[in-house]
Amino acid sequence: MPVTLQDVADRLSVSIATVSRALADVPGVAPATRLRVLAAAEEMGYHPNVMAQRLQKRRTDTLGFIIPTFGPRFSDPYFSELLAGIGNEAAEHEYDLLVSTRAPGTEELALYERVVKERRVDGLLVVRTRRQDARIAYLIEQQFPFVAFGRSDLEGDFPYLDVDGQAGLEELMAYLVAQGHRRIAYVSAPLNLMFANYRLAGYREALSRAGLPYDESLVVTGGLTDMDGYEAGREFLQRANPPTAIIAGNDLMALGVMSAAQELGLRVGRDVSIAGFDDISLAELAHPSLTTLRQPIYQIGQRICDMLLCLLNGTAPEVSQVLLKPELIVRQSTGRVG
Amino acid sequence: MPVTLQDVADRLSVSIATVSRALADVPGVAPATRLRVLAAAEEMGYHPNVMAQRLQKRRTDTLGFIIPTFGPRFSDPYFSELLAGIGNEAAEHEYDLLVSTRAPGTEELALYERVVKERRVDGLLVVRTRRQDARIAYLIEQQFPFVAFGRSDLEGDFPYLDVDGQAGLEELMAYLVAQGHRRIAYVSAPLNLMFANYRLAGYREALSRAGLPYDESLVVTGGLTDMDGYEAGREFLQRANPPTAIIAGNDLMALGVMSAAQELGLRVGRDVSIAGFDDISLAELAHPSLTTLRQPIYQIGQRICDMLLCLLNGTAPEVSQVLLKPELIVRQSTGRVG
DNA sequence: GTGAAAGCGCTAACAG
DNA sequence: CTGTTAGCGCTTTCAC
Repeated sequence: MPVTLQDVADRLSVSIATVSRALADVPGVAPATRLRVLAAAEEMGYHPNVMAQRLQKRRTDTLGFIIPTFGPRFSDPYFSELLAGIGNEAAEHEYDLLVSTRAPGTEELALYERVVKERRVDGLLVVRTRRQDARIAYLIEQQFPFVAFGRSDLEGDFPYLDVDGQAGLEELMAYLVAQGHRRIAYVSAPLNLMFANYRLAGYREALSRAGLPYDESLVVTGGLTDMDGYEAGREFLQRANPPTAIIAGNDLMALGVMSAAQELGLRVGRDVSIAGFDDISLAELAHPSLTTLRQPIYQIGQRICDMLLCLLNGTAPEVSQVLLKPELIVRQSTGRVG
Repeated sequence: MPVTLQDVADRLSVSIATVSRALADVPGVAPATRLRVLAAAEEMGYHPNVMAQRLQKRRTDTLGFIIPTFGPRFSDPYFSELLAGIGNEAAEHEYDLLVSTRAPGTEELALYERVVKERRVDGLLVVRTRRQDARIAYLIEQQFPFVAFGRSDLEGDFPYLDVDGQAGLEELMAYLVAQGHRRIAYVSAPLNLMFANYRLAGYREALSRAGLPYDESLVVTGGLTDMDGYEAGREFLQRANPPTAIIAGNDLMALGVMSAAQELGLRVGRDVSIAGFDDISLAELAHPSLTTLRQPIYQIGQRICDMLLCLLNGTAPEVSQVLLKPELIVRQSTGRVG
């Protein structure tokens, strides 16, 4: 049987309220009493019952993070880092983190509704935003506190942090064009994902800026995994007139493209240039190392968590819509057109 | 203001108890009444307050998963899959999942104590077990429900699921020896980790079984990351008399070793054989693809979660100590000694 | 079959 | 400064 406030109060022959006050460190308790309470609580091994606290405070002190599309064999190095950033920041502010992985095919909106309606968390973190994101629309409608990693096409305003994929792709393209590339292919992530649109827009914008035509056949919309990149890469590179450079919508796919290129006997960085987006840790150690656009993913996790915490505590909203610029990291997988 | 049981009861002019019963689907309510309650609850948008339920039931319906050593740039493809397995299984049984990432250097035992003492979760999942695992010792002492992924050197008995790393390494070694390898190096994970010991034991056992001497200089204890593997690989391969095969304690390190080998101009699979352990998704797509020992990590996540759930519900314990055999997956990174 | 009442353990008025 | 009293919203005896 756990020790309760009542137990401590009885032992000291004071009221339960006094014990509560002393422990909560609120004014209105004689210093001497406070000390006695603290000592007794310590000695008796008192620990608050958090569920009771939460019921009474009507707050859960818990943040929710729902990870989408997370089935068997879905292992994104990217998410663990994001999770670490979020988790560590939450812990620092004494918040619990409730993580839900949504099995593929499960009704995801229902999960959001449950979490919101049953008040399991005080606020939510939404990642991988979509064009018409039903989750975001729902949270806005419910006026439920949340912060998104990524923008959306919805009209309503909401707090988000995003990385400027369009600017990133423009910079990467400019670099490749400067290296002499003219036939640059692009392996896109699914276009219902918002970030995929911005990146593709950057690709197209850069083309027109360089006076190059937009060639539909050089753009393929894949999935998100290394396997998807592999397949797209194979297809591109076996053509009669293959592209001299291939950009993938994320590093995982870029690694897949690299794998395909190497399997076909091509020297990546010389025969064909390959670049990605994210800068996951394997990008640096791939062979050759991968040119990419870095998203400081751990810091992003920290940051969106922090934004949500501010929202919940009503602290200075400052800027509630942040746009970060990704950093171009040129490595060995790209070079002058051979 | 959320709708409460009281609100529904008032509307129907019945008692709050009746509403509670009807909603909980317990016997003792007239079918007609139940229907009326259900309809009213639905219409009024009633959702239970889970904190109140938890306080009263004295259960949290929450499982805890504390991820160790999780700082910036620590991205293990392995963990996201484990998390997915655990999370999906927990969700299936209506349990919430509380994830704590422990910032490096933070007192981890304190975290366990807090979670246990403040009853934030009903049970815990412990991963990456250590020789004298203080966490496990603590949980046993507190008689707190938990299941470990991995064994320990502690004397007490506790429920666990583990993959037989020793058997795995013996099989892998036998295969390499059969390919003609005699100088086989081993890059170990830190030896305070239990799994590292078993794997090393398998390596040594296989050597003696093959009549080969144990050469200390061929074993190096590294960390866990691809970078650690890279460094160890570089060191091994630049020697006057380098090993013809290198096994790494996990795939991430094996990929690092491969990177080092390729940087030195070696053809992996021909000039030098390299193998890992885990079979993360990148193992298959590495170039060349990586020979490894597969741990069905998603299923392991599901399974340990399930074991914990059984423990909590007092359901048939069946076997509470499970040992799985890893599967040897031979790919292109290993071959006959060149 | 239904209702009244007693908590679960805690916080926060409100008195004294 | 301290104690008394009301809940937070729910489940569960125990009567009727």
